[in-house]
Amino acid sequence: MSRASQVDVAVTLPRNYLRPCLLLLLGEGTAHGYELMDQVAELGLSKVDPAGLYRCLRAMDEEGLVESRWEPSTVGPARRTYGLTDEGRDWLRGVSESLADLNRVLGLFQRRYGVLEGRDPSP
Amino acid sequence: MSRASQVDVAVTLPRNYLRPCLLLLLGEGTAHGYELMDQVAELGLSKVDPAGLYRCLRAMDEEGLVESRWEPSTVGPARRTYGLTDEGRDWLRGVSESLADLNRVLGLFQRRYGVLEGRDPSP
DNA sequence: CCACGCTAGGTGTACTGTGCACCTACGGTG
DNA sequence: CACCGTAGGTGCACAGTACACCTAGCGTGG
Repeated sequence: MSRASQVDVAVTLPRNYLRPCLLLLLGEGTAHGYELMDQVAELGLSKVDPAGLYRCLRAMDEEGLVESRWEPSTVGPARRTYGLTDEGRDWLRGVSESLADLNRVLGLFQRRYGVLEGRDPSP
Repeated sequence: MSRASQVDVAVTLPRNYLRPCLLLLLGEGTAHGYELMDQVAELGLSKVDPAGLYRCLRAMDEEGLVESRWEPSTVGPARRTYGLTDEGRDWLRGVSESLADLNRVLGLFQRRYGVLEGRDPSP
């Protein structure tokens, strides 16, 4: 890195985006943490660190959005299997709406930037 | 608030989203901070607090993404007028692409949630 | 037997962005 | 004069995140 003043400020995913992702995956079927780590990658969250994932699951467990039980494994250490609760399903529905809003806002940004760049969005 | 365990974790706008918004507005024309405060509301950022806005402008100024000059005012206190630099324009182009990625990711989430809820996304 | 690697689930901590409260200063108006 | 609106700013505390690190079970190769 030769230029120290290089701008490396990144615009990242929404805050707490991991939560809806996990809830969506758990809505599709129960799973344990280590498994979810791979699956969230398909939802845009490349490289989630395990720390955040497990902490998020724990928090949602305490809040009642998910429920968990230990399942002993014959091929390795025991695992915690998570499932979605009704409350979690409700929360997911709500957050899905606000994500849709965010999607619209970003679309607006794109269109407006397109106008600025001289590209006509509706030919 | 009767229920203390109420889940109030919100999924908000992307981190640093204020930056591209300000750069977009400055791309459309020079402005000063107080003016931008109203304009960002049109881009989905309802209630930005002045603190973050001015700090963001200052940071971008120091990074060379925007340039500023004091302009004395006859009707009130002096104001700092900001304009977009070439570097800022480059950064805006880059960040616009990553926001487009984010938009796609959110679209994917929506479709997948739609499938989960039993709604067919492509009739 | 021991070292190593993979699975699985964590803790501790520092960084960073954001939100809230608060402050200065200028000009106009009652 | 006191007060309001404009304009720009500081200080601080909180929350989410990123990074490093740890424990433990089981299987495999030397």
